[in-house]
Amino acid sequence: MSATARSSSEIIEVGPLQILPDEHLARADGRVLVLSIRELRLLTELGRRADRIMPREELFRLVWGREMRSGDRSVDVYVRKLRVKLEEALPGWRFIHTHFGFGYRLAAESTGRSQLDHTTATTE
Amino acid sequence: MSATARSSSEIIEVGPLQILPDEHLARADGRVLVLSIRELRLLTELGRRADRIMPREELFRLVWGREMRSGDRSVDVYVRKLRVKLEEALPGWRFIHTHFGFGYRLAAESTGRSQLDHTTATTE
DNA sequence: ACAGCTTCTTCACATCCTCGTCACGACTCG
DNA sequence: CGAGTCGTGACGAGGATGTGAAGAAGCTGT
Repeated sequence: MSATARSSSEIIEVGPLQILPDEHLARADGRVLVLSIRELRLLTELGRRADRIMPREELFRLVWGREMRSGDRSVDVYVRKLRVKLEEALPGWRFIHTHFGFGYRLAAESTGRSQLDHTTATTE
Repeated sequence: MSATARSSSEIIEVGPLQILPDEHLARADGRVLVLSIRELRLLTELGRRADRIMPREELFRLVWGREMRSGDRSVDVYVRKLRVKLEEALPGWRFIHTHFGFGYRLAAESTGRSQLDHTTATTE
């Protein structure tokens, strides 16, 4: 279980979130999440390094494939888009955490309330 | 959850507290502590010299990178900020100890109560 | 090529966070 | 008790991030 699991279809799990880069999709408690390419790539790169703080510059390099121009807010904007979709799909969870001055970190964190019964919905 | 062991990074452990300077974060019983740059740097320098009394002037030099002007209270203020966050994350523990007229010392010390789920035996 | 739709990028503005500093009260030690 | 030291809350400036919107660019089917 680790990076470079090309052939055997990489599966990244972060709490109730499942990312399948090779399938071009992600799942929330089994339900398919509708993400655009950029969104999925960003989520994937964050997921591959779950629990670690990723600098914007590195995320940009990984997702966009080129150097980030200083002042570019693309990463922030896409983090926003992902947050909206994740919140919508899994209310009561927080995934993308901001680390001021550095970047973002992906980690499943239950807000504790309003999410007492999200056990179902596996398979659709 | 993939650990993504990116060892070779410095890891400082002080009781239930874990400081990872290169990851830009610290953990309390595994949970991520949200610290600002200055806070983490100060905690790191204290951690690197755990159990030793650190004069304010030296801490300031290490963290701020310049000489401390006499009367500057920055170190005290940041010690305070760290104490608040540490107490919040690990109630029942005390980490930063004041040495009147000298400076501060980092050391994990259980206060003895409200620490019922910690596989105690924490020497004392 | 065209219309209709989605995605990408960039802006502008709003909001939040950090930092350094101050003021005042509590504390310590001689 | 007195002087110096430390704890603590608050504040403003500057910078970083959140957020909504608009136009550009790309995609699909006809």
